[in-house]
Amino acid sequence: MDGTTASSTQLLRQINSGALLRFALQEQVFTAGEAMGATGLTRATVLGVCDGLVDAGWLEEVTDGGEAGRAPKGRPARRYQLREAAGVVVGLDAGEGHLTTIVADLRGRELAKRRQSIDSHALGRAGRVAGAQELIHQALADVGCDSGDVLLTVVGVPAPVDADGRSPGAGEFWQLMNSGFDQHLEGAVTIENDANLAAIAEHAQEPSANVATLLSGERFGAGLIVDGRLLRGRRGGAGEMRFLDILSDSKLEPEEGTSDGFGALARKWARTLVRSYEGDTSLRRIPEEDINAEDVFQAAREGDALARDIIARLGTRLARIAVVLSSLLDIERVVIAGGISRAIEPVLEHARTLLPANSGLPLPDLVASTFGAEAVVHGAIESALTQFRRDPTAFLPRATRP
Amino acid sequence: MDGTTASSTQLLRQINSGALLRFALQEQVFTAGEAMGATGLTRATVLGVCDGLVDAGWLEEVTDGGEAGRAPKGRPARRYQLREAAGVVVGLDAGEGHLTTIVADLRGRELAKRRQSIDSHALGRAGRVAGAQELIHQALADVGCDSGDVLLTVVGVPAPVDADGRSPGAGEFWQLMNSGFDQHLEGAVTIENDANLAAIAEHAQEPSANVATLLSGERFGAGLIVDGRLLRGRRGGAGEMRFLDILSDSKLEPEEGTSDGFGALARKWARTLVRSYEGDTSLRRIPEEDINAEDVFQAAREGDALARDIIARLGTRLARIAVVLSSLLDIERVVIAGGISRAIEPVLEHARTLLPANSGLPLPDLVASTFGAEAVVHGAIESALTQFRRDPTAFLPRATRP
DNA sequence: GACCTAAATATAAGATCCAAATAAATTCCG
DNA sequence: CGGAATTTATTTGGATCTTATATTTAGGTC
Repeated sequence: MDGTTASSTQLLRQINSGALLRFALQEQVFTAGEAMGATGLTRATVLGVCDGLVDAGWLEEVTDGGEAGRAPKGRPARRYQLREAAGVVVGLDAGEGHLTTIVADLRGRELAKRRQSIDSHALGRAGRVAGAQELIHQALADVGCDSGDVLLTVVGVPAPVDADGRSPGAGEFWQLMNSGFDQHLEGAVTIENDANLAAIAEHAQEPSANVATLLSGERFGAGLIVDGRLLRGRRGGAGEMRFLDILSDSKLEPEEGTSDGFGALARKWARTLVRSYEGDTSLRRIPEEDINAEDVFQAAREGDALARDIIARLGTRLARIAVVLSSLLDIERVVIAGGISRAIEPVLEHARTLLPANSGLPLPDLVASTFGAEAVVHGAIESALTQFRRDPTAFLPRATRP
Repeated sequence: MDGTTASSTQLLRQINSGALLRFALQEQVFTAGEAMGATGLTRATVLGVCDGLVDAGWLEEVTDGGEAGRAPKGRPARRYQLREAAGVVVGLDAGEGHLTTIVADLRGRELAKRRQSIDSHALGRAGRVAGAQELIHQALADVGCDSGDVLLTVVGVPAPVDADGRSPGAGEFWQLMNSGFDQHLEGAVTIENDANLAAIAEHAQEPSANVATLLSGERFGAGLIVDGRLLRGRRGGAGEMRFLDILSDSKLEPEEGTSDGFGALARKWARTLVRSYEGDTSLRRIPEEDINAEDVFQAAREGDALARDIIARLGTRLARIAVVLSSLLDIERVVIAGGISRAIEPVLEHARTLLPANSGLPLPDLVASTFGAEAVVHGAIESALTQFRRDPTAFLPRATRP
């Protein structure tokens, strides 16, 4: 009656239900015969399990005559499909300056997307949460859903996040970013570091057991996947890149700005160097305080020497990161993600020339993400789907009959 | 009849058997009532499963009257215990210059230990394997066992090892060290990197979800445990420390000797510096070619300035490693293992003074292993036990009746 | 020896799965 | 149109395993 404590005799049924549901997530519409092949169960058992899943609201039987491509002989098979109304998952990229949300069905198909700029420092924690609620509500409304349809929400924040979804107490910025979404969003809520979500997105798009994803626009964070698993660390600090400047300067004290991303670095370096640079540079035509990263990349494309020098510096920095990751963690692939990934290719090219070619140690591939600015939110969806697939029966579908 | 393909109906029994067996591994002798509490099953079920495990040879019923501390009322409970003769596990540290093996029972109690020096380069791969076979046979004979009693053997080698037990093809040294033990030892055989095994040993002794273990005598390797899991990397290369010299010299080409451990470094530096050093040093009393690491540590204890300087250099190196590991992987604890761990304390002390105290980032503890030179072989045993506990029913016990 | 207690057994019932037999639905073909 | 042929659904019986309940058993205590 209480359903929470699965007695040992029901365990088997639960295992089989989960397996069948996972199979259903991969198929559009399937027959008992196909499920038999996938699960190794008998036809009678499969049909029994399907019955249960239909009752529970996970599956629905397909009755319309669309039998395209069916075997022309014999009794027609009963066909099932995942019930669309069973629920949706929500991904949210809760960045410092914007919110992006995607609503997806349980197969991962994007149903709605909304994006909005915010001023986190003006809004505060509560304001960020309220903004997220509002944006998600809008996106749900776009597809005719409401909060009750959300099985699972995954939120990415630009702060280290431990396994319980909390950020280390030290930094006020981190507490602001990790705004307590889990208290105010519907369904099960998971908070995760944004770079980690970007890594999950890249990993899903091109599986590789050992890949690092550098989320590198304004701030710098890495999502590390080793042996196919995301690294977290006790306080969620895995993937911090502070060590770079610490080590290279041969001292152990961290210095200012070590968590700057490529975008921020390009801007800062340009503003500084444009003054001391002796040659001619098109960057001087821009007021110093208005120079931004895109200007630098643009100038480099046009052959500007100073801009190219900055690109080369970024490339050197990336090469050193790649060497450390490949050496210490046997990383095979380094992905640059975030909005800057669309322009990053020149940096990658320079970095590739710096990697030691014949040192015996395998070199990581350096590639740009194809997600652009949406890597985090896509990773959030992917993470939600992974959680759901791991144990579908832990969630309850939106009921068939009210 | 074939037993290999567990039909779905038998799955439940297998799950329960595994759970009960895991429980039995923790208890000396237990009653059905105790097992009921641990597994959540009914008495009848527990007794049924125990019956099966006795038949299979995993358990035996205890009949002697030793009822110390039993409840004085009611019908005496039947008592069971793990059958000692069910089998043993073997750990082997197959180092470059020595072999160490431990035979342990399924609870992890050490039954026999043997150690032997070898000349790997003279013996070759086949010779190493033969030596290991011989040594293990001796250790088994010490406790009245033979090869057939071995359920599982774990071998640690000083080379990167991938998930399939193979080392990258490049290095001839690695191929020599990873000598093909899995082909010639009894029972299931797992090959693992030695530093990884040392990490497993440290992790078992003092559980901490994020700990790095530096196996640092002659060669330098790290076993990394993050989020409670050992990192491997595709080619088993996780934990390589080459990046250190690469980064600090602000160039990307690796240089000679970067894989030297603290012992080797102390020796090399001492032999080099004793010539150029201007002050007085007791190390000059030793012929230059005979200076070894112990001499340096000894001289430092006696206050020798040059030796202390070398200790300080080692400490600096360690501090830099610690900062990188703590920053990049959120490592909480760094353990120095291997024979050198007994003398390493002064290096740790110096390293601790170098760690930035107020940088906001949590500092890792620096500690010396208490296993001395036996960390690897203890880790091998621990790894074997972990594998066994994960799925005991995957192994077959030594039969009750022949 | 009567009585108490906790555990072991015995018994019945429920859940689950499988294998085989049976029934149904559809196409093919004469 | 009606009967194979075919494929699937359903039913049935049996086996395994777990649970729940009742009964027996083995010790102790008074």
